[in-house]
Amino acid sequence: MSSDDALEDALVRTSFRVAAMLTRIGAEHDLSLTQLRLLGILRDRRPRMTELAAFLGLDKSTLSGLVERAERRGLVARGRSPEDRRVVDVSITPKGRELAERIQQEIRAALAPFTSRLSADDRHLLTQLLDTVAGKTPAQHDTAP
Amino acid sequence: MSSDDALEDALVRTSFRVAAMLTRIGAEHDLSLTQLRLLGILRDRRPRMTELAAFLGLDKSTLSGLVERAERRGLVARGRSPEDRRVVDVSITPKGRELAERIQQEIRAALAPFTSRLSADDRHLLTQLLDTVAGKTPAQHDTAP
DNA sequence: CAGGATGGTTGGTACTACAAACCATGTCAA
DNA sequence: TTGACATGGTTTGTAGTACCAACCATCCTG
Repeated sequence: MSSDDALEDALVRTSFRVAAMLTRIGAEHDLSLTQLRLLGILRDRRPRMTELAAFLGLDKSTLSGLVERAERRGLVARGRSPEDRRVVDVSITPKGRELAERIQQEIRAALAPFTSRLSADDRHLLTQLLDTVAGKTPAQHDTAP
Repeated sequence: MSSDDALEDALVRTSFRVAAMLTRIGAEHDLSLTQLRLLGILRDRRPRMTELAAFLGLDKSTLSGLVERAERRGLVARGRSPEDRRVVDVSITPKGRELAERIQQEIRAALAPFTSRLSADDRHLLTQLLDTVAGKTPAQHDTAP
């Protein structure tokens, strides 16, 4: 009720829109949304399977298959830790990194037509607001009255 | 590159976040994200299978199964048009509508902790900005097309 | 060392999604 | 009017996603 829900609805609509875009771009490279995220995460991390599952919010058993398929395509590599021989850490290969970077560019390019509807100031503002909502910005040094 | 990409990245991050939330809430009612959307669409429409497929961006063959499972749970109903007997139109049942509305409330409630990090003014502003990006609002200060 | 905890994989099930093949119905043109 | 084509959905087959429960292997503690 009330216009308070408008923001929630706008967030949901936006999310579906962006997700559809990501799904399409992923599909053009034979990647599911999850595999897209997998590569994105591995771009600046080298986690073990369990950490990866936590990042993605998936069961560890799901990860086995996910990583297995990505590995088969030469996008990621599995390595066993010498310290703890139970641990499997996952890293991105050069080929995987290249693909991830290309896709990131495509995503930005695909979103640009939409974001460019805003002025530079508004783009900056929107970024800040989204970061605040996400809790990225601790508290937003806002113009609080 | 540069900080211009920050907005694209923020949109993507936000989308994943919201999608994760929707997936969780759906799972609590044994609904996939797609089924959630299905119910959402049917809340104010009564489309035929092909239209539904277009709305969801899915192949029509996917819809058969999707609707079939939802129908088996009593959430939607299929009806054949008397004019064109090839056409199958899909409608939401009272039970389905009730569930859809409950879930919508849950979604709003789940997002509230995040959106409430903003002031009322900022919430309003963010809504406007998102609507503009989505092309819902023609331009910041709308007028004739 | 025994027992338990931790890290991953395997096996089983259900769902999602697509493409191709397939009926049934509708439409149009000769 | 009828044959050819178009349209609307379903079926079938395959691959991937995702979960749970059961399972090995390795580590850690008492």
